[in-house]
Amino acid sequence: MNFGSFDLNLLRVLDALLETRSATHAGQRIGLSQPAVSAALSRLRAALNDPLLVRIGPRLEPTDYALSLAEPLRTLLDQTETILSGPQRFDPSIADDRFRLSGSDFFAEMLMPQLAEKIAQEAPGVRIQLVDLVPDNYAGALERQDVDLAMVPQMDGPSWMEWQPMFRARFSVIARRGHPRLAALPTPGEIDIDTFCDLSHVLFSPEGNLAAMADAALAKVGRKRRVVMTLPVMYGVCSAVAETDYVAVVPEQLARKISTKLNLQVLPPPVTMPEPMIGMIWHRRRTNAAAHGWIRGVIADILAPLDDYPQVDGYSR
DNA sequence: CGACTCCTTCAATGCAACGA
DNA sequence: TCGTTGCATTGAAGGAGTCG
Repeated sequence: MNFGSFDLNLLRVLDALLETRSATHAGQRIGLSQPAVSAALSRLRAALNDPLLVRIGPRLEPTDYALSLAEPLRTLLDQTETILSGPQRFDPSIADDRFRLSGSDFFAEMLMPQLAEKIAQEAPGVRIQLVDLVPDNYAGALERQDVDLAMVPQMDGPSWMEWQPMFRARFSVIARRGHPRLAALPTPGEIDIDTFCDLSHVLFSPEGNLAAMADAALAKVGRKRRVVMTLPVMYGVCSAVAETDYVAVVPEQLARKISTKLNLQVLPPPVTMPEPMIGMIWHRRRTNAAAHGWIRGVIADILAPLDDYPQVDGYSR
């Protein structure tokens, strides 16, 4: 392979082909016609001395060699895009960007009201969308550019994924005020593990799982609880608890914010719970984009105080 | 089996870069 | 300026696989 005469434009074609597995869709993606993509693939095959993509049924399937190129090629193109983007300026007062954020409805309560105020004051042309996604899809959604960033617990991800920690999530038990079982407890404002395990629980779970971190924490001390209902939204969990004798384990910051409105009591959990770090993830290709940096900064500023919530004292009955 | 989709290949043509 | 080269386009034909 003669690098000196190799057309680097072909790398864009190969990247698009590896992404779409289709000459037609690759062409649409990079602004070429399907025959042009096909011709480019022919030149790639000749230059690299490998079939690269072979037709199997209705699709083009990459060879092992082509697959081995996919990740470094994407990295190379991302870096090139960053270099060519250069230093940019972002003026929120005249910006008309749209930012798509992914996260649970925790952020609808804890972020969006303040974010809306900030946007209205400083960036009136900017639009924000909070979309919910199941956790398995975060990386895919970022890679496909379906969303600009996601707010999630710390997680492993592909090498292109950037991570910025924001706050530790602490957990509390919530129950309605006047809950008969809790009112009968000897120490007001505290729930013992026997009562905790004996009550019926509502669980936040977008995927419909019947177990979560609290169940793992209980299992460590040889106990288990009974989850009788799961809901895909945290506010729904809180509402269900407010109108029943169910209890739930939810992020303390959320519990405190809505406890007065929903007439809930907030109690420390009777078992040691993990405190996962919550942060932002995004695709590396956006790291140096001025607009993206701006929205990351705004979000981080709004959510930073969540790390300062009192840990043990101050629970309300 | 026919309709359909998608890829490959070819022909004709246009355009831009390059060198004489 | 003009011819050459390379790559793009459109349009068409044909092969291969899927689906009803």
